[in-house]
Amino acid sequence: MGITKTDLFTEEQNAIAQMAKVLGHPARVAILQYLVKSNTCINGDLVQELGLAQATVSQHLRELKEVGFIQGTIEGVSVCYCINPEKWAEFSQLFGEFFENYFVAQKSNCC
Amino acid sequence: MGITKTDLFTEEQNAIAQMAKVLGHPARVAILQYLVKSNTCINGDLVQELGLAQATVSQHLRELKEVGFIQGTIEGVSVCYCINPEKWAEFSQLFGEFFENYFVAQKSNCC
DNA sequence: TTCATTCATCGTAATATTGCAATGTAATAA
DNA sequence: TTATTACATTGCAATATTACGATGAATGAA
Repeated sequence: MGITKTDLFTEEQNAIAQMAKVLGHPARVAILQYLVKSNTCINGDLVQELGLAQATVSQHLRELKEVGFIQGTIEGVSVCYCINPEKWAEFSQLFGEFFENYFVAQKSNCC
Repeated sequence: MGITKTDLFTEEQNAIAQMAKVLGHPARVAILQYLVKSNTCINGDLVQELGLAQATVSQHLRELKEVGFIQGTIEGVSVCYCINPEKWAEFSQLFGEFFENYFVAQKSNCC
């Protein structure tokens, strides 16, 4: 079928999956790392940096924006992108807790 | 096209993306959370727990196993799955650093 | 106004993912 | 041996993703 059965899972599980899915492409990871380093950038910078077509970069930026990782503001003829601090903190915590739960609960090791 | 151009990105970026991609489905998140809670489980447990067909669960388990999140050992007629502690720690750190880099580098806020 | 720049969106081709029924395989039970 | 149980694998249909050329919209410059 190709369609994910989100109704079978908790909101948290779907939220984690949605975020992870967006991180699940190296171009989007690269965009975020570039933004962390440079604070802001415009689409054109990333086209140079990544070596992907402008339309492709624009599409990745949209996905990052849709889940909230980044925000963009129109600045004259270009669009200035940067990381959304609140969302970044929220995602960081969500992932952090997800991984941490294992270390907290860790019991006898495996089968 | 439909094929990711991994050669454009660093090994770290591809590694993060690969891990994130596997976490990018709520069923796989649910499986990991279930394993964190119960320490071990077999395929049949998850079919009950998730409400997906046996073949589908098996496929998700394979993906989790391929990147190293979990390991499975044959135990008589069934297969016992559990979290791979080393990989879990590795992934936890990789994600942790990815998010932490922002808090360390944080400058003037955005555009 | 006209042109150039910057970016988003549309349309499309290639490929990947999701989900399941059907079937295959291996181990144990009868 | 035959049957059963527990999974994996195969094959397929539906859908999603990736990438890009072409085009559209908005801004600023000439």
